[in-house]
Amino acid sequence: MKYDFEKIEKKWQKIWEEKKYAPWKVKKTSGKKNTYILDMFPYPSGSGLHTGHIEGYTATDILSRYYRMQGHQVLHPMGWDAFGLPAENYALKMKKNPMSFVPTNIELMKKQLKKMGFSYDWSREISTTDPAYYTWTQWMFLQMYKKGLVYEAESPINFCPSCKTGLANEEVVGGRCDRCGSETETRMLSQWHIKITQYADRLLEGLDGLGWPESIKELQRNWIGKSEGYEITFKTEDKENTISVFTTRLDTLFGVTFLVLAPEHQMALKIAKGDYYFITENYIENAQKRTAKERRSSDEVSGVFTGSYVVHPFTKIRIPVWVSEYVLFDYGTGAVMGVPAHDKRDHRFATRFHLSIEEVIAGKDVPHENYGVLKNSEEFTGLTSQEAIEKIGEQLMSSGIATKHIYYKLRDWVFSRQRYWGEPIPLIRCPHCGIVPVPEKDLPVTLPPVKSYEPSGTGQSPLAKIKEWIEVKCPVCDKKATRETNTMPQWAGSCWYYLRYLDPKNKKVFASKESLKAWLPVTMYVGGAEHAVLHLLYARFWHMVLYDAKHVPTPEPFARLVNQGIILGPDHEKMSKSRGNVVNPDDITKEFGVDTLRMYEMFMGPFEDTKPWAQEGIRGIFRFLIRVWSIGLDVKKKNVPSSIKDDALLKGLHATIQKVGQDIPALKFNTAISAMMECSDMLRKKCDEGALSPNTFIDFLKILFPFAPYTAQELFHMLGKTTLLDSASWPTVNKKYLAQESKTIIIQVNGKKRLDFSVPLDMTFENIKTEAMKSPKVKIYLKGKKILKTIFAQDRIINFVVKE
RNA sequence: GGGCAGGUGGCGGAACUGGCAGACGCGCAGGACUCAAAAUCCUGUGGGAGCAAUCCCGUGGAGGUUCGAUUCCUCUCUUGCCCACCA
Repeated sequence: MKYDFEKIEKKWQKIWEEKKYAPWKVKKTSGKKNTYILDMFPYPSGSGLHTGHIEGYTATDILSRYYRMQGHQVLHPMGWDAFGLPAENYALKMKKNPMSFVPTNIELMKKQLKKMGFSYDWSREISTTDPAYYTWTQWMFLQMYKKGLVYEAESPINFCPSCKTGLANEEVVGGRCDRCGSETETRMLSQWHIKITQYADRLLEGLDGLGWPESIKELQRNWIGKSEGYEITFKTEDKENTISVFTTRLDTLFGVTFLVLAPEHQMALKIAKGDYYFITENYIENAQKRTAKERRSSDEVSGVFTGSYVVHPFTKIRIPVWVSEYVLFDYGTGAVMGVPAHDKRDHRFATRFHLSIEEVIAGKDVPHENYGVLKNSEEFTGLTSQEAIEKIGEQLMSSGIATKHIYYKLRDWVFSRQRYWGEPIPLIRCPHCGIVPVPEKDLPVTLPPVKSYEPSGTGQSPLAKIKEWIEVKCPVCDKKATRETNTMPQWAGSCWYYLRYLDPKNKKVFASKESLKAWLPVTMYVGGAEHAVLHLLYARFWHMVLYDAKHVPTPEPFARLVNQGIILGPDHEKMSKSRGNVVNPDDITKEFGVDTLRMYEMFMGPFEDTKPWAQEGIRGIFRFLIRVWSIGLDVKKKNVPSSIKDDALLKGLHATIQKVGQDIPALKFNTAISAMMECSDMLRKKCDEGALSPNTFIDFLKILFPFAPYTAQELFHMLGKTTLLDSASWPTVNKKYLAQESKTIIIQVNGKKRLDFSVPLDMTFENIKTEAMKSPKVKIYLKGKKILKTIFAQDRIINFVVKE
């Protein structure tokens, strides 16, 4: 009988469907250990699943099936991240309305997921666009609002001219929109912000205890960018104005030879004098015309002198004040002290404008940014940088010139989007009462259906045009008021979806206390690393807010995180349509079947590594499955009684069971598969010898099952079993079969292998040594030489160290 | 410029805690089956020397520690990813 994977797939899909996916459903009380295995949910794009989805989802499916067989109660849900720019941009491109388009895509992708045999508990499916879901997104927003974590501010924000909306800092990558790649602009817009910065320290500290990849933790640390330092106030010569600067290098204070203000700094024009006023004004105007990107990428050093001086707090020397683009307005105080001897940027600036350079840190050939011992620093000379920071800080603070300060790179989360496809922000603007939150009983504020939802580009949401939706009575004074028309960013819904899975139908709360207690934190979270400072940071923040309000029982949402490696095209380049190197999973399943695709993606290399697709490599997995299939047919035909025990067979099989059982939780799927391949070779031979009984073979099917559920289940069925393998338990490793009767010792001479030496288990070192020295092969190398030393590594190696 | 992760056959990769480098797979070569091809199955396959037993070389490069290094240390070259005038 042929290995007709297509027929097998259809057969079991139908059976699983008929059984309403019951084996994968979580029961309320089970007495079992709870394990929550979570995928990053996809946005339903219309082009369906790609190889990257399948890689991550296969891994979690293997884990889920494995833990179920180990007797755990496994929660493994799936849903749809359907709001936001990706879905809306795609809909715009297709000239369709997302409201009708998204459900179609969901159906398409759901079908694909089911075809891939992923064992999701479909009874818990959610979509962020479902009003029953986003009512809670809005509710959570209101909790933040009531806690004072939400504020409206007009500030210079990143704006994507193509997506026609404001963006958060996290959504701008290298000066470009994370979604469409257009260069972003800076615009003054009034936007809702969420005070994520208030949680900066906790977001930082919480990382230490998480079982996450170090690289992701490091990315978040860098993104939060905590800097501890001092704010120093400099007085102008005429004592009329003050300028504050932030520095982490107070030890270089005596090396200050100039001050620099960002062009946006209010003090710039205030202190500019005489002819310098016009030069300064002109410079500032020009700078403000340039985009952030232009400023950043500019190689030339620019700046102007304001004509004013400040006074050094210790030396009382006059320090010129300049204005330059290289100083960022929105970090620190928007002004810096220039220490050209010990800061590269200051050095460049000083060189360009011939400002003096004073070295104050001794030692080191390259003076830039090095800590060391102070010189030319009056009474602080001779102190180390660390000591000096402390001492200078103390003195300046006691005279009120400096204060300790901590700055973060992290900015508050710009939360307004001037787009249609998102959760409406549940606030009302009342001319009498100001901003009024929508009462919780009135939630959800549903997104109205519209004909045209194109973004306007005016800084107004498309919702602003829908009069009947905007006009509303003020919940406080009952007078005419209007709805907030901006929508939430795409990240809002994904900040808490893992909570809704726990209790997806609950109408009273977003999830019951019992369910939260039972399942949090998420045991294992698998997804791409590209969300390091977006979703993964926002979700942690959101969770912390809920934790503080006692809505969730744990301070962190995801105990363990794993990033799947990116799958490159066959040409070792990132898959992209323009390169034409995209591998379509549908083509693979058509030719080789679902199980082959699943296993091949797991076999390509370590799960977390970036790895290229090799079209030809698939054959190896396909051959393996065909071999297993043909062994299964023979096993059935021969029907060897279980009483026949073959020692070598059982040894090999149990070693494999052990290996696969260790590799799965360690996510070493590639080596697990290679172990099964070796085992199948042995099974083939033993089957031909008439030593392989159905029951023994079934143990092999059980360990194959998480990887290749269709093939394993079908063979299980063919061997007369009527149950689903889902309810089988993982085969127990019989230690008896793992025990060795003899051990192989490697005999080396001067570290080079000269002999494999098989000896009884209980043979002592001295005896092995004596016997080994008798061996002719070893004798050759010892002949006429003096044994200086004999190294014995327990059960492994004997090494004779000899000399002529 | 900064951070992180890598560099092992023709290719993807394996190697526990410092202990047989190259498991497993692809590809390739030879063979079986076939009128033939594909598919499948069997055998071989790091490089070099040799009929052979066997020997020498070999984990980006140069040093070092060690009886022994892909693994640890120093320097160096290089690739990928992320961040980037963050004071």
